Amino acid sequence: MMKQNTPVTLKFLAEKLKMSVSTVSKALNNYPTINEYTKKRVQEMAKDLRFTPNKSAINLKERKSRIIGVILPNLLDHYFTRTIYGLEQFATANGYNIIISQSQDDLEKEIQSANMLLRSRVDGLIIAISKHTQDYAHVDQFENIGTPVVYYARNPSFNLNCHKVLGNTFQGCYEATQFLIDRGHRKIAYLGGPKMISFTHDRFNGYINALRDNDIPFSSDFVAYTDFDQENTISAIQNLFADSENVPTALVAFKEPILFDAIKYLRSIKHPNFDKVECIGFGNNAFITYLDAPPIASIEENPESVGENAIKLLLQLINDQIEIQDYQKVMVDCKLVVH
Amino acid sequence: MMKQNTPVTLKFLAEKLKMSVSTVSKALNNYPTINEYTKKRVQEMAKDLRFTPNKSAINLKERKSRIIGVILPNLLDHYFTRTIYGLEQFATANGYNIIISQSQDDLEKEIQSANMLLRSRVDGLIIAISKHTQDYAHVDQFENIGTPVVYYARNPSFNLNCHKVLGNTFQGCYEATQFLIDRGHRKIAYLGGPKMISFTHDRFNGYINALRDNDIPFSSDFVAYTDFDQENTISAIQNLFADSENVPTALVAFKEPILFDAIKYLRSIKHPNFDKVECIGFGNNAFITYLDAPPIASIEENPESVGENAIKLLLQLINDQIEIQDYQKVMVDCKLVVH
DNA sequence: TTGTACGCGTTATCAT
DNA sequence: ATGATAACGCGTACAA
Repeated sequence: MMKQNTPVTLKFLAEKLKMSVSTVSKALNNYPTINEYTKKRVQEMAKDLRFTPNKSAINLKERKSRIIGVILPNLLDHYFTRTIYGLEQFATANGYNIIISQSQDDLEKEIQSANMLLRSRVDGLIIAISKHTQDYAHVDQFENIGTPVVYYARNPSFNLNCHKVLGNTFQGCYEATQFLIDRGHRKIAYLGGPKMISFTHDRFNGYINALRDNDIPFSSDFVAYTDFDQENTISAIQNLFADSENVPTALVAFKEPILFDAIKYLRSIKHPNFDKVECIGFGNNAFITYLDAPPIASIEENPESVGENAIKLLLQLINDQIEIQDYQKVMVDCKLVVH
Repeated sequence: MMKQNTPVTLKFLAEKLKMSVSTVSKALNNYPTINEYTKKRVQEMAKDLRFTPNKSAINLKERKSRIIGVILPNLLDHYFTRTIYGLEQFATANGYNIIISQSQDDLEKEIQSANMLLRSRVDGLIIAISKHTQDYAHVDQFENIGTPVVYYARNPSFNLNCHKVLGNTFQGCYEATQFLIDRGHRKIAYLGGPKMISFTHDRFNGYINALRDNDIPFSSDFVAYTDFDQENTISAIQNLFADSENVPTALVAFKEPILFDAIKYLRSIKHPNFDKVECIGFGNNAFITYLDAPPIASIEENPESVGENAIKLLLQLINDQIEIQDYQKVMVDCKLVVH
């Protein structure tokens, strides 16, 4: 194939057909005022020459882009890619494209991404903020020019006036704890994640509320925190199981990879009652079926649904079905999956 | 914040400053002919009013979009998301955005995605074709208007005249087989994937070439095929291990989830020499460390590198550093990771 | 039924 | 040193 030198535009078609540009435009858009025969001629020529309307031109004219910007920490975390899975399909089904930009949990990159998307005049922004985002000026820019923003997946602190779609991590942890209580456990440990992540505390609240609602005394000996580093997880677990007089019989963990590290460690040291310790973590990794000592259940966070709810809300805002000032908070429930 | 009624454009700035639009434009773009003082005034006003150039207008003028289109089967497959991880970063670093569109391995959706991206006048297309793509007309459209296309991750059959970036799955399988041979195995089984996927055969070729180069006789009893369905994997494994006189001592599998199913099954039936069977699969899943009976090694496919090579090649084509007709084939080597 | 004219926001060329 | 004008491709109000 040869590289086509003259792009096929309305003007080009008009010259070929010896008509005016506007007639061609109207014919292609099926204006009722255009003669049927003319329409046919135009449409055939357009098809033959493979005319494709230029979106940049239409965007400029209509002052919108039919593009949704998505900023998220990264695409290696399966949680985020699962949100995008649902989100992209819903967007496409509604005639929108999505531009994805990774912040790598770096505030500078997040700001740059936001600026690029602002130039692109995206019709809306969906953002999972970086760990270090405290100031929201780069996001507020969008709302300042009337572009709606939905925060999702990660909860922005100190920023109440915004639309949010979040996993109901409180409810998930509550149900997991309740499940363990129902199975007879009273010594249930909670292994939290990084303290700077709000989910760590939301989950703790779910845990502690379930205990309280069942009149089970809370002991701080049964609470420890870690990050995603294996060594820290191990020392956290060591603390939780330190007192041989008072050993937990069940464990709720912040995230499955952390839980797997914990389980692996407990097995490796041949913890005496290990086979009786029942564990639950957030994630529901498909891989669990291959484990010899699997958790008894998983907390499925439904990330696809989080993504879908985010774009649904955003499209409602774009279409003025919801007042932009009428700030929404959507919580997507978790589901306990017993293995 | 109030929704801004008048968008901040060059014209708007010009009126505020009582200058012409072209002066404002030049001032913002640091034209040498503009008075320093004027520049300062304009730039300050632009900053105050948060002027952001409209990309649609620039696109229209410059006849390019600085957007790369990416079409892939889906974002749940970790292989593809890992390609995007590398690709997006490289694109962003070079001033390009990416629009991702999932085909769900559905040809119709792939065509629709292609058409949308064509309207968007993406500067280039990177595509991992669907399983059912035999006809390439929807992709050829891009090259017809001079937009370069790079096929990646999946090999398009019957389409030699194209740019490709693929994992060197032959080499990966050859090395895995060689590794097992070096460990003394002579009865090595190959568990292939769906026969309609070309990688299944490329990997088989790697396997059989390694055997041949080591003068190990090939036996068709040691070759079986499956898809991603667990039951089919089990019956394939049953076939491979059917003859108790002639049981494989090692196994190379098409993909790790398949391999895990195979291992799980062999353990469940208490295959007599199971602990001596050494297995290798494609993937290098991070969770392998939690398995009790892990594969002895994994074939790491380096998907990030596949994505990065795809966009590198595409940018070279966009920048005319490579002739569009000078079709490239880039193979990204696999790496054997011993556990 | 068709054509003319204008504007979307920006940049580049040519005048002043 | 600054301004007027045209052009990118498209849609539409208005004129013919």
